[in-house]
Amino acid sequence: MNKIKSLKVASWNVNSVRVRAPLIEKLIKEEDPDVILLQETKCVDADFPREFFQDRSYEHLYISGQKSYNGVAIISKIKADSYSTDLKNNTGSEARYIEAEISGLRIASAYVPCGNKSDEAYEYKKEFLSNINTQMKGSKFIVGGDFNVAINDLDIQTPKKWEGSVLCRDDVREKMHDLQKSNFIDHAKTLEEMYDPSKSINKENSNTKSRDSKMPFTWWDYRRPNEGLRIDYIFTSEMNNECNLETLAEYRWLERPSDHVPLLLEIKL
DNA sequence: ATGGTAGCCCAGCTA
Repeated sequence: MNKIKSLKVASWNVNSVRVRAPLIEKLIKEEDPDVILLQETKCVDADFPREFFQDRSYEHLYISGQKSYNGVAIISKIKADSYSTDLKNNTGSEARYIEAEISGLRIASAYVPCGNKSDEAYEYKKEFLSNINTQMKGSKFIVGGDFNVAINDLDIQTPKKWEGSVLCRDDVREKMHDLQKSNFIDHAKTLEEMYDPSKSINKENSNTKSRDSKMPFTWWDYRRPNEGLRIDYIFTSEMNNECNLETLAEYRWLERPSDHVPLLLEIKL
């Protein structure tokens, strides 16, 4: 078993893995991640484009799909020792969570419910966020995904227009703060540094930075193209390794884009 | 104030 020095992990809500194949191809060619965490694959496991990934040296696929909605996957060059779709109280009818143990780390792909359908859906969202927090404790853990929460008003291009939205209410923000407080490396906090020059994002000693600090948003409603939000994140726990997190904003401008752009974490092991 | 798009697959739901 050869020891890996660093790991590149991409996380992307692709809004259909089959439609997004050409853009995933570009991500693989240009960034060559070791592990790709996908959300909203939107197909049953039998329809998952396994050959596409296996032909591009991603031999190990851990997928949890369903018809039409949701669907998460972990695409890896490295074989996992185990994998699981278990997350406490995740009722199973919705394919929103998968984790795998890879090179001694637990790595998860999460698609947190949006929670705008009903009060029950919103409660489920809060519970889901708490459950991720619980799941990460005590293990070296990397979780990437669509959290459907803009943690700070700075994460919203037009904050006034989103006031009261399920994406930025105080109680779900609290859940994200709980995540951030639970001994996690807080990749998210660098956004404040980006907006506040006095916090100097560009200093050499910053362990996180963005390739495109002017557009840190990760999602746009297809109908509201000038209202970006940052609702996708990668968090780690129980590890203080040197790392670099990027938002690949250029994927927004390609042919047939997802409504989300990819995140890329490079972490020294 | 409303509706605007995209993906699932062909009606209407989800985001």
